[in-house]
Amino acid sequence: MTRLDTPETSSASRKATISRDDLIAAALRLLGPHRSISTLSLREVAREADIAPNSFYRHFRDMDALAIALIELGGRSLRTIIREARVRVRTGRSAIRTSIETFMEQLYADERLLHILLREGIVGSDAYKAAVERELRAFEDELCIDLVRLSEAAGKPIHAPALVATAMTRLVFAMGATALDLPRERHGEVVEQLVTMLRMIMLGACELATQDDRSAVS
Amino acid sequence: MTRLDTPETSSASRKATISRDDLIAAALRLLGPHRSISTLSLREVAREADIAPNSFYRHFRDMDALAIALIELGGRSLRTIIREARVRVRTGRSAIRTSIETFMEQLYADERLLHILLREGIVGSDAYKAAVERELRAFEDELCIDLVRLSEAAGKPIHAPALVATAMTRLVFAMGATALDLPRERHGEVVEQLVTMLRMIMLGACELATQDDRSAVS
DNA sequence: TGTACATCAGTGAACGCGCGTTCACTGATGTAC
DNA sequence: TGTACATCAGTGAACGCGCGTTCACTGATGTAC
Repeated sequence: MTRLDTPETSSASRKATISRDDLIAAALRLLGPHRSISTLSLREVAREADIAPNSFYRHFRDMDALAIALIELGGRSLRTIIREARVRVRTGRSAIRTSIETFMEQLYADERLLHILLREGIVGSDAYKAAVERELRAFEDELCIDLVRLSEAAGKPIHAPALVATAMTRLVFAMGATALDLPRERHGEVVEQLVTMLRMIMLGACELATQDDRSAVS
Repeated sequence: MTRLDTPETSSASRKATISRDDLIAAALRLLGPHRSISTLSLREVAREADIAPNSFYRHFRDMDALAIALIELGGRSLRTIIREARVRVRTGRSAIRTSIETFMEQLYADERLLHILLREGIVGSDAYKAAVERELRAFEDELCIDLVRLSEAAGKPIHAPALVATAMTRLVFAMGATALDLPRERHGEVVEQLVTMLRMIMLGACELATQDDRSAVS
């Protein structure tokens, strides 16, 4: 991801060759909190990566190909969250709070990969949207599995766990998107708000499950 | 909003003069489900409105001015929802289901004004985002008032109603955004999902309130 | 080890395009007298 | 009613710019003999 970390074999007379990853890194540097991929120009990325515009084509067929690569990186970042959260939960802390904290950390991590999912899922082309939707669904599936496991462990059944997973994911993403525009010292507030929100959803889902039970028995 | 509905006084020898509203209508026609305002070009809007590019400046200082006007229209559309929902709820139907149905109707209404809020809140410039955030907060405030009124009427206290209003609003918007890409016959599913999600939040909020009570008493 | 050669990531120049913005203009409309 | 005039929404032409894409090229690297 960083440039110049390979010694370029030996002779430095010629310009160091550039890799796909260098182009991706350049694009990430340009994608601030407000810009969507579709507003990046090929020439701009090439300029940032310090190559001639036409050299871009040596690595990607066009900007769309770069965009898909970026979105997939975003998905990988998402999967990191749930893995991290699983590890941390095993230490005995609250699952909800831990997951949200991990999410916010990733959201503000240097690479800003989650921003990409946030934006392109709403504003991207059909292909981008589909790619983002794929990543989100994969995340929701994992989360759903954890929810079921958790509720079984606690002995409390849960109503429509897949729906709960979707609601939680989408809500966290939506709140995360607005949190991005807040100063850093207010992240704590957002975390607290999200924790409460997800607790409500969780409680409500359990409550609905007991109502299911009652009507099934009667 | 429609063109040519004013008879243009009398002589038709000269091209009919065009109004701010005509430009807004032209922009709305161009803003399909995928395009954000910032990808509209001034020349494109002018072309759609059938005027010379430079004539645009007679009506708006620049494209940003047009964008702000569009976002405000979106806000007006939002306020319509809550007003409509209030009227319908008075007829005795479920508040949650009614509100969501109204929202979805507005989402798919011809002018597509809600799309604009959905997109520009995430991908717009700082000014656009701030404008959207303003409209959303206004909506949440109204919703919060309704929630409190409702819970008092039912005799069930509710925990952190402002937070509940925010969670509901953001979740509905997020789910609405993805629903936009679904075929029309699947709207029903999304409505059902949203109804269940909001019921969970509502139930959870009541449950938290009783927990508050208990700890306050003890 | 030395030589000939294929490969391929890099390059500079050029193309046609749509863009935002400016300029000086035109001519219908409404108003003052 | 008729005339002179100010207003102002419209216009065509032109500008310089950054864009994506193409072309024929260069020259370092690795390979075959």
